[in-house]
Formats: sequence, C-alpha cells, structure tokens
Amino acid sequence: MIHEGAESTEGPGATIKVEGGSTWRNTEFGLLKDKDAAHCSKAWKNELLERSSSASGVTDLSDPSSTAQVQSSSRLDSLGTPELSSTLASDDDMEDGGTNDSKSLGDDGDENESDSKRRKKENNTVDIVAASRAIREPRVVVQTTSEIDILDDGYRWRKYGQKVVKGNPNPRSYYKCTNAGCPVRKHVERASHDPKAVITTYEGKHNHDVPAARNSSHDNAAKGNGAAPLAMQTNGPAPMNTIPRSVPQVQDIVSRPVPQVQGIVSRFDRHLDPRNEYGKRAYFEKVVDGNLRLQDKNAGSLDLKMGAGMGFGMFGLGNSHTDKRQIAEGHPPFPMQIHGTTNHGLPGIELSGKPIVPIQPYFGQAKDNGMRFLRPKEEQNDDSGFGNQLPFNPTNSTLYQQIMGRLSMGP
DNA sequence: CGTCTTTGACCCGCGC
DNA sequence: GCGCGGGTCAAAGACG
Repeated sequence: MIHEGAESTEGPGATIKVEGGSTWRNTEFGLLKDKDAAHCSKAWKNELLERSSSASGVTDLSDPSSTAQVQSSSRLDSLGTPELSSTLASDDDMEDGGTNDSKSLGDDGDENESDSKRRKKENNTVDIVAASRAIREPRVVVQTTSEIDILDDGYRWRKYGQKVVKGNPNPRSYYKCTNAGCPVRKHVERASHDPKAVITTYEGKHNHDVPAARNSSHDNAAKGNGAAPLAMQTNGPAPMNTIPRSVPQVQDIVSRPVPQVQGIVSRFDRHLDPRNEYGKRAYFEKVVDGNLRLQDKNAGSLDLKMGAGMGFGMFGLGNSHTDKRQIAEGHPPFPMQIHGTTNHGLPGIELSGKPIVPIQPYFGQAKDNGMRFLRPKEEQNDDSGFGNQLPFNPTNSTLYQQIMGRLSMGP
C-alpha cells in the first residue's frame, strides 16, 4: 500500500495498536488478528508475537506503571466498549486541566521537559505529573510497512534522540512535537524481523491543532488546500487555511456519522475524482469487533482497532456535528450506513452489511507518493498540493490524528 | 538565521 | 550497590 508492488508481499498496510487493545493486522488476506496473521506472513506474525501480548491483547506498549490505565483498558475490553471510559474521560479532563496546571506551575515554557528532568526540578510536582501522565497518556502504535521511516502525521516533530534498543538492531528515533507546550512524543523504529515494518509509537495527546503551516524549510505541512482536518472542523474554531499535506483523513471517515463521512468524501472529491488516475478505490468493508476495516484491493487494507480509550466515540461518532457545508458540495452521499445502535460493543455505530463502498482512492493513491513517509532529510518536496497527493493515508497521520485528535479534543 | 538532526553523555528505573 | 537498558538532554553541525 505504500509503494505498490514493492511492499505488497509481506502484508501491506498498517496495524494500529492502542493500549489495552488487541492488535489487528490488515493483510492482503484481509483483517486478521494476531494468531491468524501467520497464515499470511510469517514475518508479520513474528513481529506481532514479539510486540504484543497475543493472549490478552494488552500490548507491551502499556505503561507498566499505568496500573489504572491497564485496568481501565481491561475493563473497557471486558465491556466490549471502546468508548472512552469515564476514567479516561476524566483523564482527558485532567489532561486539559493538567495543561493549565502545568502553566500555573510555571512550566509552560517547556512542558516537553522529560519527566526525569522535571523530577530533578520539581520534585514536589513531578511525581504527580508523571503519574498522571502515565495514566492519562494514551499510547498509540501505528505499524506500517514502508521502506521509508518517517511518516508525516501533520504535526511538527523534532528529533531529540536515537537509541538502539535491545532486541532490535534498528535504532529507535525519538521525536517531540515541536508545538510549544505540547507533550506529545513519538518514537519510530523498524521491526527487527521485518525491515519494512515501521513501528511508530505516539505518546500523549496534542493540546493543539495540526499546525496550519510551517515556516521552515523542513516544513511538512501542506500549503493550504482549504480542507482542514476533521478535528479542526469539529472541535472549534481551528484555522481552516491549511491541512497537513496528505494528512489522511481516516479521522474523518471513521469518526463521523454518515453525514460527516459524506462530507469527507465530498471534500476529497474536490481534490480527486474517483475516476481519475487515482481512481483506485478504497472501501469501507465492515466493522468487526471494533475494528473498522478499510480495504483496497490494490493497496491493502487498514484496520482500525478500537482499543481501550478508543472507539468510535472517541473518533467522533456520535458527534452530532455535521459538516453540511461539505455535504452540500454536491457529491453523492456516502452510502455507508452507520446505525445509531450499538453492536460489537461499539457505541453508536455499526456499519451495516458488508458493503464495498467506494469512498476515495485513498489507498491506491498512496502508492504514488502519498504515503507521507518521509525519509530523513527528504522530508519535504514541494508537492504541497493535493493534485498528486492523496489526502488520506491509512498508515499515517490521519489515523493518528483521529486517534489522538479525539483524545486531545475530547468527545 | 532559524530549524532540525546527530550523537555522546547523562539520568533514572529496574532487576539481580 | 551495581549494571543494564530505555529515554532524554544538549552541544555541535547541517541544511535551506
């Protein structure tokens, strides 16, 4: 799905893991849970086994210190409800409040300070901060297959470290969100068993919107296409001027009730005709046990696993906001149906039937260049427009944004 | 000149 | 207490 033809042999696509959630992998054979992945890709399986708990689905990404979170996760899973729990919801509140608190503590100058550093500086408060962070910070893993390491999720990141971790000859790179006061970090590494597998782990929630634009030469952002990320559209008066280049709008697709989805389609249609050269179709296929499965015959599939603290709720389903403006732009309604009932433990959503619904050539186009994976120092070409950009890339930003966006913005 | 990457050193938690 | 490993810092350099 990344570079068509080059990446398709080992299970193209992305695997999304969220703390407390099972790992699902989309493969050329479709949606597979860990144990089934073996039928498709030994390498993938190994990777899965290595990186996640095949039994519980609680990934190794769960912060061991985050007892509350783990428990919460378990509880959520047991309830089969990926909706943000009250616990996590309150954590969100705490998150918001925590930001303010940090500022009140005079820490707004650099909230990115490491816990250790803060420990040194603010022994009295740090533990609380660290503890609450451990509890509140979601950790989202996006596993993709690419020869390129860095995915552009629309945010600005500054690399602050690189380390070879045990068991993996490939170094892990550490990034911070460069937005002032934003605590979000991520690290990127290649799977030891599959050099094409890129594992990006996000920690924390952005307390800001996707940067509207970037000034530097390292700018990753799009230069304005008029389409703002959903989170921006639905969560307040965020600037509408730009969208990170090729930010995949999974968020839009996943998070919105039908009208929003329609709007999304419409929005994309403004940029891409489904029948044009990028006319490869991506499809919503179905929702299975909390996994929204996106499928494209040419480029693989994407499964969004709703783990603890996640879910359609957090993605915005159930959100009554409707971008009628976009809908009104004259494209056929997105035919996928999302019911207001709960099924598979998904609050407020069900994708009925198994429709193969063309939405946009997201995946297909991704192969062209839209993967938004960036090699170091090649980060930005000048393809700022969407003309050749797929505004949706299942393996990169939107996915992350939809996850983290919902977390940061709150339901 | 501002932003970002590189990279060795440092810090801290954890297990023994 | 010690060593290991993961994570972070920060100075120096690269880049446009």
